[in-house]
Amino acid sequence: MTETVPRPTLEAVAARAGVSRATVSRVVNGSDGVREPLAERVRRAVDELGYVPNQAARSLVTRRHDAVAVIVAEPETRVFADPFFARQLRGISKELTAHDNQLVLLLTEDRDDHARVGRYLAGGHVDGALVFSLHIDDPLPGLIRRAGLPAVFGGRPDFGGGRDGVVYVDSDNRGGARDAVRHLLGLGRSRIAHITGALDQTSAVDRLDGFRDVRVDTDPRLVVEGDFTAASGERAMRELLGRRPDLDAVFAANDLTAAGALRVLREHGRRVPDDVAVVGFDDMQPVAEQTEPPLTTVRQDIEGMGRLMARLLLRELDRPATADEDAGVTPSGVVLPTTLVRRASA
Amino acid sequence: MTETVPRPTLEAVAARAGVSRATVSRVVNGSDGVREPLAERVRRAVDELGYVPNQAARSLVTRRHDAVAVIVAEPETRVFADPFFARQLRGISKELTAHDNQLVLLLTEDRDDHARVGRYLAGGHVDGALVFSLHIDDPLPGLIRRAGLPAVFGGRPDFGGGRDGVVYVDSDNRGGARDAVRHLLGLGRSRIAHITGALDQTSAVDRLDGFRDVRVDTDPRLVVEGDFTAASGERAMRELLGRRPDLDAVFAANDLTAAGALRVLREHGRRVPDDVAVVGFDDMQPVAEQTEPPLTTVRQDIEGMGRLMARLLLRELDRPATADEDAGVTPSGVVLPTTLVRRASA
DNA sequence: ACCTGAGCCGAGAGCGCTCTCCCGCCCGGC
DNA sequence: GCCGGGCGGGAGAGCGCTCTCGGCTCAGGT
Repeated sequence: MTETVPRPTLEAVAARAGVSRATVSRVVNGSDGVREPLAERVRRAVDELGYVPNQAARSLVTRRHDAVAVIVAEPETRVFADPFFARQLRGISKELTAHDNQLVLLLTEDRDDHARVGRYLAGGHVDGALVFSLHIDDPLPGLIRRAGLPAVFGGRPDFGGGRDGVVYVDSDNRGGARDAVRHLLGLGRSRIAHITGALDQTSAVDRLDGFRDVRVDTDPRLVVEGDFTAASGERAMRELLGRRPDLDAVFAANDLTAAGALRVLREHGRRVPDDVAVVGFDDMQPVAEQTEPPLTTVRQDIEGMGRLMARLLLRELDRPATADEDAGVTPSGVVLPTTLVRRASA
Repeated sequence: MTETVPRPTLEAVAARAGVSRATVSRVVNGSDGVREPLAERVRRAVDELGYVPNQAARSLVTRRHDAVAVIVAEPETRVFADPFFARQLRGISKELTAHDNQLVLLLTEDRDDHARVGRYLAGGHVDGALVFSLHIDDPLPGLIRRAGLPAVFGGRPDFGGGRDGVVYVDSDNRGGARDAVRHLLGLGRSRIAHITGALDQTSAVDRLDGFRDVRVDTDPRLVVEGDFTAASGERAMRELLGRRPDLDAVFAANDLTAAGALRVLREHGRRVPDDVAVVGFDDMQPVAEQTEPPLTTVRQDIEGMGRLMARLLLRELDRPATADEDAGVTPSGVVLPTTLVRRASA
């Protein structure tokens, strides 16, 4: 049924074109130094035989794989509940395939998986790694470093991003948060609450910091910790209404949380945005537009982040191995801008 | 900086253990026929040197890669708007890693990508393929067949699933749809409308068929074509309200469509479920629970589908190549059951 | 004691490619 | 007409592994 026909080898192409293997190799790899008529003959032979180089054989000698690992370390279902991940993947995929690199996906759930991932990375199957959703004290960066692989992180790692040549791409969470809160201020709101995300992730911390930047002397009762889920949004909103029934605005750490808050506000008969204005974060498609009312939120360029991560990694890979003194040419942290998207909720 | 230390080879381990390469290979690959004391010595040497086999070298001779491609052919953003995809991936990933296989992700957007994918598959980097979101007349199955790779499809292909040894895994879309409509009937509704999905996908066709199974003589005006998006749900709902203002129930082809319909119903002052009952399909997490009111819907085991696809493929790969006469042992189509999830909307 | 056979283990050939030599040819200069 | 330089192309040595094959050892049967 699926009987594999023996694929033609370099040897076969060489024989057909009446040249040596070396010459075919030169032509296939686009190196110069083969005179046109000969090259043409080789190209014809390649076509006729349908020759495709054997990547394993090539890797064996070049020590390149033209493949990078994408590691998503997410025990919770959160990442999977939002399309974030898929969007970023798409960005990465585009960039990688544009440069003829493959994407090897490594999903990890628990600590056991780390050993496996470590072994895989050390096994030299990929040239580099793209890493997401690091949590505090994650062993992953250590594993990667030990495997001697270049890596780019999605989101600022909690350990010195920027130091040690740790390269990362992040959204301007802090700036975006500031914009959101300033927008609420501009609407004349003064009793602005914040529901945070899971504070073991830098994105949540940064958003909180942004909030505080603008509301330096805020009543601590106006800040409640959440964990990026809708359920936490509901819980936090109830808490807030109990503490400060007079609040007139809420900045939620993400759209899901905002959706939860919205529901509780409706339950309590608060009109949005008239009584309470609500701003989310992420501009997560199926949620932000479907809420009642549609959510004003901070958009980040997810796909762009993915692309950029891939691009930075590829650049690193293309750098001649000798170029140690260049370290530092690669920017260690890149922060992408965010934009406020105005809808009905604020 | 990321200076790769030369990794130890089989040779090195052999030298350290004072045996031949062959013996080390036997131990590493768990083949029997090495006496215990020797095997132990080899294992120690492996540990001490931190030896990890070079996959490229191994593939070169075994012609196995222990890697499968996951191909997602989705030009539209739809797939990315829902977490479907991520869930399925997770299922696949779990199953693959449990069997030490890697997951190579191939995302395709347009026809150009097909050539690339074809080349990749033909390049013999992977042992098999898992394919999603086929549309009508998709060239992908042909490419895969030509590459001589075993494949499992996610969702029933429009060409003879079941014939030609085409293996697929699907949800029981038709049965699920029947359950949904029967549930509405059980609620005493009699003027039940259906908003279809994109009818170039078998899932949408099957759901429509399920609807018709139960509502054989339905007024054709009660069926409106949609495309699985929320926008199409809104449009279709308006259309339906115009055609049959007396309708008392809606079965939408998926949750997003249902969410759109819900919004329009609210706009028109119809109470859900009192005036109009609504049922969706998918039980897509962030949407189904967040709608107002929360959506009654048909749940499918997405992650299970992924796992099963992977399992079927792996089984196919493990089959000795000779076993042609076995063809047929592998079930050609597996249909997973769905369950109705009752929430507030119906 | 000899033969047989059943393991164990090592030697060595290759998997398909790249890349470094090195050879030979062609051309220009004197 | 001869020599030297330069460049196009071929020969061949690996890359690190697997796997066949054959030799060697040792037990058991005669």
